[in-house]
Amino acid sequence: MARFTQTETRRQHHPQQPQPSHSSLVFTGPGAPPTQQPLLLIPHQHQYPQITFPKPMNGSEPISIHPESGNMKDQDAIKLFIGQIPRNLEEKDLKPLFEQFGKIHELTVLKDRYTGMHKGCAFLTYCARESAIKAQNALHEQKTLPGMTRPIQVKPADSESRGEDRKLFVGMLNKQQTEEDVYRLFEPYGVIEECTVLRGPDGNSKGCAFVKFSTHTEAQSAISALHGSQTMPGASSSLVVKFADTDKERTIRRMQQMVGQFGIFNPAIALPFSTYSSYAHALMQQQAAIMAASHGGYLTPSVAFPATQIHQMGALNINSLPPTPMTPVSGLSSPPANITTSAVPSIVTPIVNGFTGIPHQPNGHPAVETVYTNGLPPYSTQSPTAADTLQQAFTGVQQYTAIYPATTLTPIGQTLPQPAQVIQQQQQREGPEGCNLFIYHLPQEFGDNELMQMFLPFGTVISSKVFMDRATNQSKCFGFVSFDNPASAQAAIQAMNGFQIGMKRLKVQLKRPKDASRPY
DNA sequence: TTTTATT
Repeated sequence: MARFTQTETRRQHHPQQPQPSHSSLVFTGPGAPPTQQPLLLIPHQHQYPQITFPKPMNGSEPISIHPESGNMKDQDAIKLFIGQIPRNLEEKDLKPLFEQFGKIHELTVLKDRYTGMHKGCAFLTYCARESAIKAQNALHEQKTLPGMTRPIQVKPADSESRGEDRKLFVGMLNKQQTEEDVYRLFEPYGVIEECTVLRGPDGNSKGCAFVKFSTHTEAQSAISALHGSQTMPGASSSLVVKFADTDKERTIRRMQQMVGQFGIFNPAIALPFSTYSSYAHALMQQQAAIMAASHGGYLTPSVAFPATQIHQMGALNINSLPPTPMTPVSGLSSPPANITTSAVPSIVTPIVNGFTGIPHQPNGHPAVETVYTNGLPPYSTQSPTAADTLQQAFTGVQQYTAIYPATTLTPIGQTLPQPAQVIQQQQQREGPEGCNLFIYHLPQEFGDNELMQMFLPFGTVISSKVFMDRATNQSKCFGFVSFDNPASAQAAIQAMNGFQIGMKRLKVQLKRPKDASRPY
């Protein structure tokens, strides 16, 4: 059994900053960390639990030979995840740091697949399993690389463990409770590999923690025994013990938070289209509902949709988007256009493109079309879901808002130069019966393109048309959208009919067939 | 009351 002591340390490397105090568990055991201190590293006083490496289930792992070194790795080699890497360090810079623990089989810095942006983390596989263990013991949470505020992470990559859910979120803790307190609470139910109390920048507990057990079963037994079992002094309700959010759930949670803030921090989106954020919110809720359905109802009932609607929302799958081969744009030399085309898939585009004046592609197509080809992760082995798309979209929006602060965004009404005539010339095409929608109560500002973007998330839009008053050249606030299949049209009706924009609610219904409207 | 990232 692990032994631990409580320590208090203060960070040394930002003398001018507020000095957060930090408490952490110190585990001691047979695998005591070596005391090497490479030059590159800032000594760090944290000590965290040593993690037990899972042994491979069998010896069937393929032997791989690295092209550069030509050296073999152990069959039981461990792929390590390296975190908290400064973004200016590349493989060659990191190599010396890790080489001291053994021969490296492969080292890969992770980059964003659209922008090439350094993600601040890497994968590392040593030829020898033992090297990985040594590196983790020596480095994990032990040192902080220059410019980083948190210590380096060196631990088995997620891919190394059988992906079982064994990490718990613990909520409604008392803010005074430390890692040790939490550890003591959960210890009876199994082997704890990680125990972290979440803290704000000032080092104060957020009243919640993560606890990772070595198996799913242990984690489940802790839930059964502890969830709701007691109320911590000062906490507003009883202890919460549940499996931690998956990445996708986290992404959706963050998007919802961000959308909630959009109207506040982004004047371009705040007025008069603040409802666009609720549009985005509606889309996210659909995603949440789809996920709730596919994950056995993990999310709160408040975002759940009736089963029939969930079925129809399946049309949100990116597979239903039209294939439009275009050359991907890469690099950051002209960020708004590039980020739009390369990193912001269709679902979020209504927010970004509709309100920030991002230029359309010079070919007259809205920039969003590029997404159809780029939105598919090349490594994906299964059909990407709309949630995947959302995740990508969110990344894009984050990057966009990071690079272009809200104050620099083009306000609504000020349009950037764009080949408007070319866009207008989209020919009006009807889809098959049951695929054509009539939309009424559109915002005055909506043109064909905005209309199309609003309905793209539901499928392939083969045409969109807002009717204009010939005399004034103003929108008549109604239009038509045609999909290539009835399911998309139905999904759009379900999601968008009655959708509130400003003081109005959209009316979305099937267009009456021509012969029905003009009987004779 | 859900972290700092996982090809």
